[in-house]
Amino acid sequence: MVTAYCGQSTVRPCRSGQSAVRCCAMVSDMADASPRTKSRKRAQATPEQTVGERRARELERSARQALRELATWWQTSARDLPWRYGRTTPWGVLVCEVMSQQTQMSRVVPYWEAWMSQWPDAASLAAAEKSEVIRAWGRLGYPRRALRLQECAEVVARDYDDRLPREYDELMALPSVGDYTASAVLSFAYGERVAVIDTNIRRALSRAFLGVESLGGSCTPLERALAWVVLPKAVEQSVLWNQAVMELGALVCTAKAPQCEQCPLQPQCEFVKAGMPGLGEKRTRPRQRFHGTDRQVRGSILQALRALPAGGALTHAQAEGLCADAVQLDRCIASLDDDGLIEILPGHAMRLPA
DNA sequence: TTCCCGCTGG
DNA sequence: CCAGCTGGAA
Repeated sequence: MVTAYCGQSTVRPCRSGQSAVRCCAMVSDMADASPRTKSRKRAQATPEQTVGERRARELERSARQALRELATWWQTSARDLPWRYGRTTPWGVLVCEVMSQQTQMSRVVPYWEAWMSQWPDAASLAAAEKSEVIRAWGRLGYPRRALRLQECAEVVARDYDDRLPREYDELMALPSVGDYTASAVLSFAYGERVAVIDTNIRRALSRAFLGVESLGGSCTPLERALAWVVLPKAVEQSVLWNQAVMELGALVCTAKAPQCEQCPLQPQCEFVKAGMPGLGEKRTRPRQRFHGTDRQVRGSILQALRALPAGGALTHAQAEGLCADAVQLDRCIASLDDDGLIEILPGHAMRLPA
């Protein structure tokens, strides 16, 4: 059975023994020092400089108050998700974070449990049949994530002896791992003191401490600095903080209709004090419809393929029944092939890759 | 219908 | 920087 060696059970001090500012700066320096395919925002200034020294002290003080409220709220209101409370491995945390990218936790839970019992570690996933991996991804959405996760497993198994690395840069270099996922693994699996930044956290922190909506688009330097300034100095508190703020953003401090009556931070919330200016303000990303899009057509093709017995193929004629627009259908078949999600057989039939 | 909101590649 | 990628719940 899996032993509890992640999450708060392995909380330990920052290895560098540096202050918050230095930790943050170190991460940036290291990221800048090595050549990388994934770009990362360069932190020119310390978080304190970015928000201003005086402002930083004020924020730290209200963050300490917020931490007390959040800790209580976490105990009574947090969801009992199966990867929490040290019940899985670092690899299990990585898998759940990748599954959670753009996908609600509630939908992830059953897939994660089935996935982890089938492939409990990176090595077993690396050895799995591609078609099985795509099949197990089921209807989670964005199936390219399944292939990237398997590529990630191959790297971890081959280059890291089946042990997920603990360095930010090494994590960032893995397929399907970006800033959010790397930080989430460091905080939730390894108990490091790292500011985890996703849109839930950006929204909650921006509202509670700055009193403004976090507008869409990439994370601003101010938002990043804010996240580091309010992050509790003690490691184990920082892990709780990341989890609780994220949970708060998901359950209470939602985008359009925040449940302020249930919010532990309401008494001190700057956004509430300001009268919630521009609540639910425009996301920079324009809405992308789903119905009738290539994504929907790709989804139905894969759904049909998953329903087939192992090794089964879908004829082009059968695929035509899934999409009235022949041009769109062929475009989607080609893109699925490009992505490595299907194989084209002689005669234009298709199947899940071997 | 509206909302969800990270990684990748260009 | 920005467009593209799913599918289900509210």
